Amino acid sequence: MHRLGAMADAPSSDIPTMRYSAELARDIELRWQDFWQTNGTFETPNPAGPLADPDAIADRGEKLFVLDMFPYPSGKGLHVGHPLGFIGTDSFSRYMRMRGRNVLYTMGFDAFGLPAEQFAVQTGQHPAITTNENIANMRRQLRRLGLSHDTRRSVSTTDPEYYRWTQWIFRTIFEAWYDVDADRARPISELIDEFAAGARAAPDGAVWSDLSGVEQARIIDDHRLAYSAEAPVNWCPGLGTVVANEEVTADGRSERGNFPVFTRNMRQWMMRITTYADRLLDDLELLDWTDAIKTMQRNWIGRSEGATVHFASDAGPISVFTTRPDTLFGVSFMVLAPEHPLVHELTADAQRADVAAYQKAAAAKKDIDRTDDTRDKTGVAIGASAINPVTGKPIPIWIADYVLMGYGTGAIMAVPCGDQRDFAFAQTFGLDIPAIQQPSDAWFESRGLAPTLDATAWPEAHIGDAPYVNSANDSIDLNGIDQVATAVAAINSWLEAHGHGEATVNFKLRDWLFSRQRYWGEPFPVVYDDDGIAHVLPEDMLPVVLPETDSFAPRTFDADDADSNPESPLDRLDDWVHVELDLGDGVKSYRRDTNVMPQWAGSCWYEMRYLDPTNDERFVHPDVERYWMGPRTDERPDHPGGVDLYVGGVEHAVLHLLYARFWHKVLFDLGHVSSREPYARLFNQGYILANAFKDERGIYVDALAVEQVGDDAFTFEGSPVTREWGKMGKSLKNSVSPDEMYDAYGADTLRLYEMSMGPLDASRPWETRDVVGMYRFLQRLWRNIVDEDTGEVIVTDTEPDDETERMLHVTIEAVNTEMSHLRFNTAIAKLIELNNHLTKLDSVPRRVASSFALMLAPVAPHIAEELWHKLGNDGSLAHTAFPQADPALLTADTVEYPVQINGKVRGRITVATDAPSDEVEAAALVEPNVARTLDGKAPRKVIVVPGRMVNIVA
RNA sequence: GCCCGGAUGGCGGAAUUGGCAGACGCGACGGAUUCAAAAUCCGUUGUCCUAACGGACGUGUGGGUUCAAGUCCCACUCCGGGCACCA
Repeated sequence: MHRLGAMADAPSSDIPTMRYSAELARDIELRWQDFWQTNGTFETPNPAGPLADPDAIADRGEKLFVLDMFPYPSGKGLHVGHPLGFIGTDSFSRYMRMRGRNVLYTMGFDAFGLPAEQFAVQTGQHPAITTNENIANMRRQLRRLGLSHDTRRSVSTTDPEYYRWTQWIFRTIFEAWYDVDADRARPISELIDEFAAGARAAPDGAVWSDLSGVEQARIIDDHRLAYSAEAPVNWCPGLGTVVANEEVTADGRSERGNFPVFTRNMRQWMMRITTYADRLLDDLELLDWTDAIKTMQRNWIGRSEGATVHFASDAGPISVFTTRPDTLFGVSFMVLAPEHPLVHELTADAQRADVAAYQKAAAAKKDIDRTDDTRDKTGVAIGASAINPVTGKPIPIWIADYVLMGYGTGAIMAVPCGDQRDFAFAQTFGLDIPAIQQPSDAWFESRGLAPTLDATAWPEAHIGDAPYVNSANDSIDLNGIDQVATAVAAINSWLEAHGHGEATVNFKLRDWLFSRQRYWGEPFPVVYDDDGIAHVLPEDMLPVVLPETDSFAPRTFDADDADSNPESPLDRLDDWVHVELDLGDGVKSYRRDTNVMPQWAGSCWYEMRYLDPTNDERFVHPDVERYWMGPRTDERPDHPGGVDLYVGGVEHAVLHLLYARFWHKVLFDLGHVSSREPYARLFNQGYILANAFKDERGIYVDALAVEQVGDDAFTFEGSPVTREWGKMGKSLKNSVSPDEMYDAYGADTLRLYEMSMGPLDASRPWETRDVVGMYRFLQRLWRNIVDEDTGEVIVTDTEPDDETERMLHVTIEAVNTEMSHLRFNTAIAKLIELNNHLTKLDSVPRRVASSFALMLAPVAPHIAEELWHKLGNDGSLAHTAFPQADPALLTADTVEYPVQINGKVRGRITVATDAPSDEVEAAALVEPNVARTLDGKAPRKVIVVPGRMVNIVA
């Protein structure tokens, strides 16, 4: 028995009991996490509302709102790639708190969406149960990381007390219209008043008071910022729901599930985001975002300036949008999209069969085929013509699938000499290619061609500035002009003066399709009366709670069945759909809207609910919003307001970030928020990548079980596998869970490793074997301050020597600079350098150890708290002032200069820091190796850069 | 095709306004400790030449500006991301 006991103890008996091991780290970390929670260390006071604490606000410094893109609470659990951004924001929040800022930092959950619903469909368990279990699990995993969240402020988009306000915002948007003259949204009641008072003319010359209630309602509905309309939408039979443009991939499939998407006309809810196109574009200038994201948003909004031109035809005027109205004299045919509404009326009887066949073929084509610009041009003449307004001559009308119904007017004027697509089309079908610009001789020369105005001989269209020819009629003459911009201005005034068109701005951005035929989303707070008029429910009837059911699945169809129709799960709940309500004019029966909102709805405004999460009177108290998000005009006069730092992945460049800006601007226009933009500064963190391995069949194998057998050779269970890079995840079988890291090293080591791998905005490969480096750093630090056998501190109360003192202050200075700029990798390197220096000392002075603990706290908070405590301090260091360097201690008495000859270092000299340049020069010239290399020759020139280096030109 | 990024040792990455290229970490090599191993600690580590002192070369490629270039300019190659028949 004694022997067995001794043997059991043997393996650990050599290791000192108070060494910084994974077990000790775990003990320290769990203890401090409890301490923070018990003491409300990270609870942040508000200036007003339920969380108001004006005294605490007065005690703290300037506010700082730090925000992560909130996660979807997946049931699969976290891998080490997920929390990269969270560790960054936490370290920054902790640092800024120690710099005296009043930091708001918390995390909620974006919990509506497909995975929970699909899980519910498979198991019959209500998605709310699954979601809440997943949230609880994720909270536990994130807590173990030691994130300094104000947990009182956490929200979930699926909580009725949260989506009550999502519905309230929908209601607010529904009850608003865009006043183009004022260039802002206004309450719809003001529009009704203007119609009623005659201040605004009703459409089609109608007299407002003569219209019936239904007629009035329809006119009003046409102005609402949220409206339901019959419109071309993206129908995805495989998912059983419609999806937004932004959720369709370039090859015409659904982002979720990768099913084919078909364009169909259906009645759906839309948001009039297009009214904000110019402001969404212009206000990008005010944002501290990367150019990459701004460019993506600009491309998505797709503003282009040009003109609308009307061409007369037998079916009335056909309008086209063009960015090059200056080329109107070169128009030799017109092309309509196959779906253009005038095609049917214009088509000559002889062409009907061909046109119908082409239309059918185009409709059946997937978008990927239709938008492949390398494909040969196809099209059919419809046997009709239109009149070119500048020449008065008839031009043939064709249909072709390179013209898209969804952009501009769905019709183009074709200028083959000035547009490559039109040029290719004209060549394919032998159409005229009149030249209207004289390209330069150089243009012809580079194409191996003698200058000619016979454009059929050109190898391609000419695009850009060149003198105009053949471009005059009785009332306009462009000939001789050589700038496109000049010609555009001239022709635009002519078009307007003669009623043939007008200058126009066109956008690629479409209105936002806002309804989905699913279960697990926010119900619309909308009912329909017997006339089919939509009524939004009053505030006091919110929330409209998602009804209970045990049938969560929308009806899905064969993925290629374009003719199927959506059937929402809520449609089936008759008891819920049919309601008796009093909306102010007595109890009547209504039918509920059975759509739900898209997943983006809840994330359009969540940052504001963090501000005032328990307010049951408003979505956020105005004073609270102004305090945390109001414009910081002291920083710069055009500051738009919003979150001070928003960290997340680049994948939300156009979806979430565009929708949230739109909602925020509507709320701003209507006076509900003081900020024009939700996110003043956006930082895109990189991804953690990992090796993934495929076997000979192309199947991914467990990356952890792969062995390296050569420089670039790997095997799995003895068979060769090939390596590739990918995002860490289940599908590539290369996940590493944070739990494994906690068990092996502890949370502080994991945090340090993730922050030290590289800059926060760069993607970097995960290497489990590298993690040990940060573990060793913490062990060395621990050993420098704590006796590994007794656990007692071993610091001395003597003052540090000069070198240590200077190094401490240099480190303090550098760490402050690096951490303020989110450069934790270099901040950590500086701390390691200081620690390596301390390791060489006989003992560490207490003052240095204390400063070290404070500097380490943002990135490795648990061990820092423990050391701080052991060094004799009470409570948490979370609000203790971060060390500040004494400028007088940053420089030494002497400084070492490298001495270069012709740019190559030949020696080093050490001189007094304040030595004048001529003294430095003199010292440099007598340095033995320098003198030897010069070999007695006089230098031609000597450059002394004070404090840096000496270069001798020999 | 267009628009953004990027390229530095065996690996991840450092390097204010042009001013010592390779901080810091991993790995590798050598040593200490150990019966041995793991863990831990100490040292070396861009490549090449040299016994050594020292020297040559070196930041994707080719030019240029400069006393001095990873950094600035011109031309190009490759890699990553976004957009794309948008009139």
